[in-house]
Amino acid sequence: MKFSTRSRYGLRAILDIAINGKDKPASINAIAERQDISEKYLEQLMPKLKRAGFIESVRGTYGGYVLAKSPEDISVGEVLRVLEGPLAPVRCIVEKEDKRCGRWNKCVTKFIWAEIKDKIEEAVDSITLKTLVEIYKKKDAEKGYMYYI
Amino acid sequence: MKFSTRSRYGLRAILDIAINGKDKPASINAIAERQDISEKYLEQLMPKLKRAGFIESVRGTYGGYVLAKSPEDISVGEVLRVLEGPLAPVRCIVEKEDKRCGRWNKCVTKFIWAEIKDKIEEAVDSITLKTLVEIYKKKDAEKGYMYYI
DNA sequence: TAAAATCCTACTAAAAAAATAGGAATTACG
DNA sequence: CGTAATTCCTATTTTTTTAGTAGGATTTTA
Repeated sequence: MKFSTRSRYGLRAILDIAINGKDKPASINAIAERQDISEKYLEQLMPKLKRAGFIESVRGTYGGYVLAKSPEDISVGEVLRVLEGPLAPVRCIVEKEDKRCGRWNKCVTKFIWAEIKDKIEEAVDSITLKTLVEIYKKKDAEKGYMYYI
Repeated sequence: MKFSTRSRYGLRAILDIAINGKDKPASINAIAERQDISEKYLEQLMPKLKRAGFIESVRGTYGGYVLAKSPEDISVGEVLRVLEGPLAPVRCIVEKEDKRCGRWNKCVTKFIWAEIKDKIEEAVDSITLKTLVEIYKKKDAEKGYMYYI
């Protein structure tokens, strides 16, 4: 019941872009260095975020990534779903009828799984990148040192 | 971000014991058959539930497992924690200070992880085996067929 | 034309999860 | 007493998933 590094890295990467990619695009190289993530691994996450419409890429020298929407229009939930798949604690509650297991109709535990899913979504869908950037800036000012992500 | 089969099987097993282990102990063999779980795999989960004080074992012929507490005193959350470990979506938020990563002090994403953890716990700690058994019985009566778990 | 970047996709390594295996100890019952 | 049914213990293997690495093609700026 853990998020993979894929999700953790990906979320930090897009937050990094939200913060550092405003004037000029943020390159994989720069993000990887700031976030201490393997460059090549990060490189594989970016297309997911791009295809989902969160970021745009700029190729060539001085290229990199910028947000494709404003931070308040990107929720943490959306990002995590793209990186991790549906935020359900078990597969069956998000699968189509024909792929459910034979005990579905008679299953009691499914009610718990569904409730957990709802709660998780409550948490992640109510917070956007904007909120996180604001926390970042506030802490930054308070403490007088660069805040990472 | 999925529960392992360990957790799913284990929860179903203890529910099975709550329902079927009232008159006589429920044996691994019988639970495995009802729940369609590998007997040998299940065998490895039971000691965890036993050590945690949820069930008691009866050895020998006609042996098996019975609940060690009443169902209303066993929450789903407790059971899942025993089987799965802390219900945190990332490790760092439940680790001791000295095991945290170097960016802890400056981390923004930790606030989300903590919130997700709280929400998950809200869901699982508020429901006990008693509730699930009641759902089971209600459905059972309604529909006129044995309900599994 | 050279350097810095994204893009694409295949491969490998490591870790975790799931399942299997086999025998020791305990107990009820004929 | 002996046998069958059971828990108990722990090691091994298999499978799946995750994480990381590699290398070259394409694009763009200066």
